[in-house]
Amino acid sequence: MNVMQSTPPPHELRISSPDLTRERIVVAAREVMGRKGKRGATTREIAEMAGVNEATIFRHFGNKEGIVAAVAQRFCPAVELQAIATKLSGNIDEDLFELGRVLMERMEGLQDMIRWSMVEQHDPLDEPLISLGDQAWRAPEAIQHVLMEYMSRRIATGELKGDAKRLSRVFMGLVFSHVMSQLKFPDPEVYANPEASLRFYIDVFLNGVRS
Amino acid sequence: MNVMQSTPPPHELRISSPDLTRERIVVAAREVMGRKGKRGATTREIAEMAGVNEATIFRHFGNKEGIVAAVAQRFCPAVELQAIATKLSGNIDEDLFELGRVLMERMEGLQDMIRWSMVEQHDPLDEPLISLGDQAWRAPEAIQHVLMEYMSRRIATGELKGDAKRLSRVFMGLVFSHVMSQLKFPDPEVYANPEASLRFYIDVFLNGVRS
DNA sequence: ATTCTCTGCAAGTAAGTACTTGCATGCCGA
DNA sequence: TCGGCATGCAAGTACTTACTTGCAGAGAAT
Repeated sequence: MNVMQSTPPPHELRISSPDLTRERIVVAAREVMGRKGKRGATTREIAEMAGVNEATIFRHFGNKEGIVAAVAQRFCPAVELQAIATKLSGNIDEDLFELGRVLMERMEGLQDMIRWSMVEQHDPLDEPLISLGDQAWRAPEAIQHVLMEYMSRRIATGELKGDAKRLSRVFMGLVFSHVMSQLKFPDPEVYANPEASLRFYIDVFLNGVRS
Repeated sequence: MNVMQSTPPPHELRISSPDLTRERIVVAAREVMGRKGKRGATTREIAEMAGVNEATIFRHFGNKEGIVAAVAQRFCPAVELQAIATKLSGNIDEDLFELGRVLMERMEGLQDMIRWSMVEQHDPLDEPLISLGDQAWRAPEAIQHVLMEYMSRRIATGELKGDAKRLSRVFMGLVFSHVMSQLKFPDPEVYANPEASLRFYIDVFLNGVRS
């Protein structure tokens, strides 16, 4: 990591640097592993996509597991829970829309990693310290926690009924199935306007479909 | 396929027969591919699990794709739509429970194949005639179609409101996320009594959570 | 100018995996 | 009793893939 060196780089717009190479590799790895999965992604394809020699990958990360760990750390940022909380207006429909929008955005961005997390299985021998699947769920889980607390408050005020945990699970399930169905059932009527779909889910969630 | 021979087998309880070994292979392949996926499943592991020599697999199915096709055909039976239709009582809550129960059962049984269908990608070259992922969704899609027609009728009578297609999608999404969350979030409170959970989903779906 | 670091390149190793083949054996039907 | 069929077994082929290594060149820092 030359980043920590005391001497600054000569010009900021260096054509190439170890850190830049490393970054290109991680980005390429994320792309390839999103499509082929941790196992299906080959170091060769990652190298090609990064425009880098295969040996360079191993010089940077040691082995394949090293790339996986780097990808997991690089692409699973924590959510700024503060930013969400400040946007809440008090109107349930609008608050759920805001929370749902953030949740949906995150899930869309982490779509591929979440998909792979549902089939991922690490053999009991070399348990990875950082599981891609676990990392992918960090942000959605954090948001669900906020959701649960929100539901809990609204139940206390008598605006909602039921169990906060189950309610937040159902709400997250609606967003989850929306995002996950996109590949297999790409209905344009649903996915052309995701915010409208979200409003629809919220309407069903709050009011039901009985007339 | 000795099944079609004119002469009947001498005793029904044969210790071994070509058809039986074939069956054992397909069953083992389904098991292994459910865990490791189409690519991750090795012919060696399938052979071991089937208690059969690896060469026998290729004598039966030619190549790996042959096993995949056999698994896809063997484990994706069509739904008896008649059986469902006759059970409908007219009470929406009960009908949705019946439909939801069948949907949930099927999805549980096809869980692993559905999971893999969400990351499955066939390279454009050797497109398989029978895709495991497509086959896995046959039954759920059929049930969703029944659901949609049911919703459509109830909308016509004024009991439900909204668009039948979207409604059935949301309902299927509830069951879908329930089944898919089981591995990553095995909350015993939710999964110890799946029928109770289903009733909860139906309550939210029909009446909403606003008090 | 020299040294040090990063990288490309080419070759190679070891392991896994799909698939083949030839032979021996055992079981069933005729 | 005999002949065919299904299978086990062992060996082997061809390909992929993670990972290594030695060398050479290009910059950058000193």
